[in-house]
Amino acid sequence: MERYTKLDCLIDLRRRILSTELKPGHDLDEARLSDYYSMSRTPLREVLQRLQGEGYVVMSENRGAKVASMDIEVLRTFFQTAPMVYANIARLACENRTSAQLDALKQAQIGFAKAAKLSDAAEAALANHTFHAIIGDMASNTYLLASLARLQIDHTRMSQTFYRPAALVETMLVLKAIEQHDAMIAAIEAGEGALAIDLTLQHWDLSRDRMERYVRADPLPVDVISLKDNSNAI
Amino acid sequence: MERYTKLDCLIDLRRRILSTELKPGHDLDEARLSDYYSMSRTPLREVLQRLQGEGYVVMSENRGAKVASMDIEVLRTFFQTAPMVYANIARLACENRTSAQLDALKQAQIGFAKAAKLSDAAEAALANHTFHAIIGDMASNTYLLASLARLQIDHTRMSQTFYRPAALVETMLVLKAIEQHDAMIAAIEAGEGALAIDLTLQHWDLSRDRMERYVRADPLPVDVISLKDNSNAI
DNA sequence: TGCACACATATTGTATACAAATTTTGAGGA
DNA sequence: TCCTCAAAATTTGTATACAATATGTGTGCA
Repeated sequence: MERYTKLDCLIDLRRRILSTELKPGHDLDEARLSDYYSMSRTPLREVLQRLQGEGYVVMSENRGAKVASMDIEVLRTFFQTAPMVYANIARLACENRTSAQLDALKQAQIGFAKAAKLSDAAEAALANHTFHAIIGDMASNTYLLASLARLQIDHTRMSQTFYRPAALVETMLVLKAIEQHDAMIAAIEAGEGALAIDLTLQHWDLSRDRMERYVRADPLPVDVISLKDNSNAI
Repeated sequence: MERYTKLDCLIDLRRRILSTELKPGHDLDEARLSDYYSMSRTPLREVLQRLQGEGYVVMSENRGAKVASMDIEVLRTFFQTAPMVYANIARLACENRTSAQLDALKQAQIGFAKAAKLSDAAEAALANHTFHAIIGDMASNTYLLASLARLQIDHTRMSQTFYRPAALVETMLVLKAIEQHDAMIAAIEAGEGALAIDLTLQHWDLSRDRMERYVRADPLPVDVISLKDNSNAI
């Protein structure tokens, strides 16, 4: 079996949480995880402490760690806060981006487009996460970055939860997202702050619509399931 | 010697960093600290990991932990970001505050006023920190709270650095700050968001002026140190 | 004197053993 | 059947020993 370093473990746990392979609220058993990553509990616990600091997990005294939950109350504040933070980050990114970061952003976009075309939902979500994290780095504002990082954790997990590969609209929306990413790259490269904000808010609206569309599913036709069919009920 | 629990240790280290007893960039030796808090290195390291997550310290591989620095680049983004975050937090606090939190806020204000009157700069700064942290809790927005917490760490440390007990203006400004706190409590209790934002921004301006006044000290009179006095020079 | 290199020292990282707390299990009684 | 309570099993928390890495020091050589 491959031997993980502590950093590998940290990165892999982040990935597993973001991809909802480890679901919100899931209990993280130290012994099991340290066995899985073939390291002792001491360094593993330190990784968990760090993930707690980053907002991926929550820990409680003598009760161990759980994957951070996504309850309704938190989701409300998510929709309240995300546009403001994303927009401000985008503006700052225009001012402070380096050419190395721009290259990284273009690479991330290529990865996102590739995963999207293969309909690899998990990979696409992670690539999208990376894309927006790079814009966060460009802003070089540690304070806002702390908010952004937490927003992104929940955003990425939500987009996974709300993904319906069968739906045709889904494909259209992803193509639209790719276009928006390209436009954002151009705006950031040109340093056009106002435009970047505008594109970011449009991008946010697309994402929000997709999530809303999922939650507000078309109601089932009421008359199909008639009371007569209850004959087999207990 | 008193025996600290892990939580005591966490809280005490936060306090020592905020009060700049542990200065920015100061090296945190594990052995020394674990000896100081009379616990083994294992739990102490976990405390440090957590403090890193909260933004109090930075850690690097095989090099241990240091108190988070406050370089010029970060300070720039501090002044850029603080008013926006503080204002939004204040508005949300008006919407979501509970009566228990209001009580806690009033208690914190009493503590702040008391410390200020005794000219206990460190205690006043910590009480002020608590006051604004409670407003942060009231907002009940985990995302913005992450930004606020980091802003506060640097804000509290700066206000300590920029404190001149001898200056008469300093006393006036502190009295003004106490008044503003009282007004903010009233606005939050009444749920008047617009007013709370306004007061918060005024409060911020006061704090910023105090810091600016320190940095832009009155220049020394140029003609006192004349070239003639250099006769003793090497 | 200045530099390179090896050795000694100090500090951080990890594994393991054990202590403390929590959760589960099951027997006994109402 | 349901509840209570105690013992067992599981899981988390801490101390210590040792390994790995980084830092400091001194010697030899040019």
